[in-house]
Amino acid sequence: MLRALFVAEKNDVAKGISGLLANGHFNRREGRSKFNKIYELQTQVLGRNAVVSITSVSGHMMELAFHADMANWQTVRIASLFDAPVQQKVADGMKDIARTLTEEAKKNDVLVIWTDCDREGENIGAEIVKVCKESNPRLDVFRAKFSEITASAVHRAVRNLVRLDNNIVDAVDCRSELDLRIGAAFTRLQTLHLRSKFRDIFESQNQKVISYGSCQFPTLGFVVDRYKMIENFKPENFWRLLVEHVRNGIKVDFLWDRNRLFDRDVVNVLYDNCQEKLEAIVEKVVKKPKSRWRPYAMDTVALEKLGSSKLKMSAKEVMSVAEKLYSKGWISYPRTETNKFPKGMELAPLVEMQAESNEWGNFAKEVVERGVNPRNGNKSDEAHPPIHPLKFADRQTLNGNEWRVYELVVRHFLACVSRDASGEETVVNLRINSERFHANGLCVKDLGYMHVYVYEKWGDKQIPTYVENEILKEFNLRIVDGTTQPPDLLTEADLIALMDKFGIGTDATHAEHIEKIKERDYIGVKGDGKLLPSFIGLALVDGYDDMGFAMSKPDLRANLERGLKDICDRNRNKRDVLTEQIGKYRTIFDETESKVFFLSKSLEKYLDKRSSGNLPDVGNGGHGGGPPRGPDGGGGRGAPRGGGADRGRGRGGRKTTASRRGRKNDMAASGANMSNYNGEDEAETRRPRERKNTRTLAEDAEEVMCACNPPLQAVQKTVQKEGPNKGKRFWTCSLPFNSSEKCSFFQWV
DNA sequence: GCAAGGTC
Repeated sequence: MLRALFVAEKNDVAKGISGLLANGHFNRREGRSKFNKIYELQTQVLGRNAVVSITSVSGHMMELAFHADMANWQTVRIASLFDAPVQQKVADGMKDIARTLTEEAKKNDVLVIWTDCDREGENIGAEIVKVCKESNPRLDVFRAKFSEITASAVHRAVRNLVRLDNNIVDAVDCRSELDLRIGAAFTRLQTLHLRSKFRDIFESQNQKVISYGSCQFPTLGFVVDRYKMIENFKPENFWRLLVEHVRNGIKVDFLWDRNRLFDRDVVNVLYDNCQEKLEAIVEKVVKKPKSRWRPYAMDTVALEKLGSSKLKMSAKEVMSVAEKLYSKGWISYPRTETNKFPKGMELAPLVEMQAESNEWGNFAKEVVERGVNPRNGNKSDEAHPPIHPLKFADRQTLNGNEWRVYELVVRHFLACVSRDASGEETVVNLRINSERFHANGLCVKDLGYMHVYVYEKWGDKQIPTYVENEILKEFNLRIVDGTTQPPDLLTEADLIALMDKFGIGTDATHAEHIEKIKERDYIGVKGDGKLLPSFIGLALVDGYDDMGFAMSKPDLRANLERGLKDICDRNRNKRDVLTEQIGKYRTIFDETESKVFFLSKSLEKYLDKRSSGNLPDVGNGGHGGGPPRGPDGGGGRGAPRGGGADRGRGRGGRKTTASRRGRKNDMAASGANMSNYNGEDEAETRRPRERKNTRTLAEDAEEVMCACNPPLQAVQKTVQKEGPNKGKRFWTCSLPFNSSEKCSFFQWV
């Protein structure tokens, strides 16, 4: 009989595949590690009957390190960390696992790697091979490829064994070597330089290490960039037309289809146009179904974001509680990138299990009656299903944060498999002369998933009945003013979304990187959960920026990722990418070393600012300080600061196209690095992009004109109305435009 | 005393 050793990435998977391959009949015995058992069974391997031992590691078993002679920070030339030899060795806590492998390998002819089918999994597989081959060089090594732990997937995998992909292994080796060399070199340089210049500060802060990491810095960079965006925000005034109408005792605000304009004169002219004909025609009344979609099945990023925004826990806390719930069997594996349930998965029993709850039991019963209907996303890590409850619990069984996280997982799961919320929206379109307005009403018909998903709200918005073509005479038309507001500071949920989007870290490490830069005092958390950079964080980012190195931007990591992908795709080899990347960082390092005073100068600048009270104090417990404000003193945030009463017709100074354009260019230059990841890209930001505020009308027009078919024509008109502008000529559009083509084209001749 | 990646 063939003797085969199967090794999985974690005990959970070893146990899972054992059960599936043995139909539940397997022996279990202890290994050297308490957490990693050995399961034994008989099955077919490589077309032969085989006795199989199935065991596991716990993630990476080995770590990369410099030799001991590099340990002295004072005597070792830092730059030599770029070419000093490194060695891979079994990590301290993993010795017993390695020993199990050594012992088991001797007894077997074949080794099959069952680690997760992702990049790190392939590399962990190579570590397992190294340890096993050391004790049994004759081992024939195979790789099982599986997309989920189900009977069909596991049986298919065992019938179709392949070999390890050494390119993927190389890519991960390349990544870890670069992370170590770069991290160690820049950490020593920063730490030694800043500590020598500011001994008092770092001693008083008990701040021993000022670390650099390829994930730490971009994470810090996001926080700093948002902070600076707020600090440098130049509020701009805008104006809009508003029509108020009262019917059946309900006041309806008809909003302007143009939304808002940044030129008071234009608004005045358009206001005048409306005043010429003080009647409003109801052009269209449309009722249409509107729904709110239930959430996607929950992956790790969703859990972290929800835990942070709805439960007000840090991502790190959420994950550690979720891991506890997982290890006690309450919920499924919490580190998953999968947001869709596998096709064959039996969800109904999981829903039924919740029927005994006195909080959501009735909802669960209803779901079972109507049919389980999960809303699936399109991401899959091909190893773990979305996060879902495994056992029923109530407030007696769990408490504190464990209960809160469990409740979130259950409510999210039930919401996901139930039904969308549905309602009916009414849109009333109004026209006064050439200007168009609209008002919306909403009638919620069925709250659907929101019955159980208490984290979201959706409510009726009453609107009285309007009839198409009716004419309104009694209404109030006015000009409302407002000021653009800076965006908010990042929340932890925002930060995780950015990291996810730009590929900084993995779903399993986002929370750790954030925690690390908190621990290093690069950022702090305000009372309301918003993240603020500390003076050290600001100084580090600025210091490198001043030298001209984008160390805190996500691009560097993205560039490395491209190299790694090339290795996986066999377009380049490991040596090639390693040489290139080391060379690149070595150049930056040499220059940083010669200009390292930029760092201390930058820190000095922020120390001055802090002592003059111009900088919020964060870190080291002191999370004081309000949010930064724009120079003109941004008042309340959120909704635009709106003027209540009708405004006088005071003429704002006219801004020429040239001056607007100049300002825009300044903005583009200083904010170039932000353009990719701020503003409207994030669903929760309601504010306009910076660009919008500074666009010239001509630019708006250009865009609109090109987009319209037939293209709009610019025509000249003359201001007819009494006033300072009477007789002045302006350019406007020749054709009416509908609401989807928001033309703001207006320009003085 | 340095990183990031696994996982318990």
